[in-house]
Amino acid sequence: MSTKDTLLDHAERLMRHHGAGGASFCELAKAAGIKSASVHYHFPTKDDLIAAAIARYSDRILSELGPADDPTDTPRDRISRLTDNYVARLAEDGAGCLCAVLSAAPSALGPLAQGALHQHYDRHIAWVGAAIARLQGALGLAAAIGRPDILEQAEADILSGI
Amino acid sequence: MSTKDTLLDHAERLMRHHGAGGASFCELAKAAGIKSASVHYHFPTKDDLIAAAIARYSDRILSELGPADDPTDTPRDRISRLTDNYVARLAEDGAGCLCAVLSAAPSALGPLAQGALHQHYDRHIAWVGAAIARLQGALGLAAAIGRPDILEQAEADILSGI
DNA sequence: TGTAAAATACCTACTGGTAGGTAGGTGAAT
DNA sequence: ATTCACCTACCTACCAGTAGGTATTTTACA
Repeated sequence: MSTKDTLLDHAERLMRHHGAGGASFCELAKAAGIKSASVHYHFPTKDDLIAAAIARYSDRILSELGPADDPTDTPRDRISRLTDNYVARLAEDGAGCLCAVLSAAPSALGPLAQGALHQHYDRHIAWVGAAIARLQGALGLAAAIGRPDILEQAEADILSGI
Repeated sequence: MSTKDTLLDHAERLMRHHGAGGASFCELAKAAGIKSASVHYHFPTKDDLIAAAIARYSDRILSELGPADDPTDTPRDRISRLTDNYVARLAEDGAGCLCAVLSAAPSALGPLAQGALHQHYDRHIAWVGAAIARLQGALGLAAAIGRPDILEQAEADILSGI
């Protein structure tokens, strides 16, 4: 795996747990085994770094969710995949969705990161429509208070309404 | 109004817009017209400050929502009050709920702030039960992408299910 | 009631740490 | 010869927090 991807991996994990400020160039460098100045070779500014992390995350999530217009699955299937995705992440390391964390205080981000975030939500909303609003929130709450069961309850609520 | 309350007002506003890191002692002092060292007189550490902001916010919200067991209102009334509260704040200055912002990355907070946050959610959940999960999330999303209409749609969805 | 102690609410000046970012250099691969 | 991927060394800015001082107000007591 390339150094760039390693850096993004660590940035994503750190940011999901500690917010945008958690992924400092220094911390990132330590985690990747290089010097902090070298991180700037791959990502000139912090805005570049965060925007790249968001873009990669967004692409991966959308890819994991599969095509939104596959006629062989139902809306129910799609929302199940979305929820399973969140639940798995939350159960794995106790932190929520990268974009949910970063969007808590969008104005703390640079223009590139804000753009990447906006683009992600545009794509995501197109994917599952209004249901995302509820799931996204359930995730935030469940992560905050350490209760994944709330998230699963939200899924059940939503599925029962479809 | 006391200096302490002024400081909390500014801390709350700054944190709602820029996250926990947005309310620096320096920025707070400037806003309140005192020196940064004097802020430490009112709040010894940052953890104290954030915890106090959360506690005051939580008390105010709960107070604005009124008693949860008032027999003269319906669950529908209560949830309307909750949503109106959020919508008003979002429409006013484009930022969401303080606790929603801070709970995006709870591990970035100190022990006092985490405790205050947990306590707030315990109280809040007791108030409206599972519905909070959906509303809380709708707020975060709506704030992130600047679409208050999503929040109002979520309210309509929830009300139609009661 | 006068006075002394003490608490209140600030101040100046400072520290150590960490942050993002830059300048310029090095060795290896293309 | 140039590009790549890193390095050392450094800079400025900002951050939370501390030490110790000062003027004002409040309280306690003789």
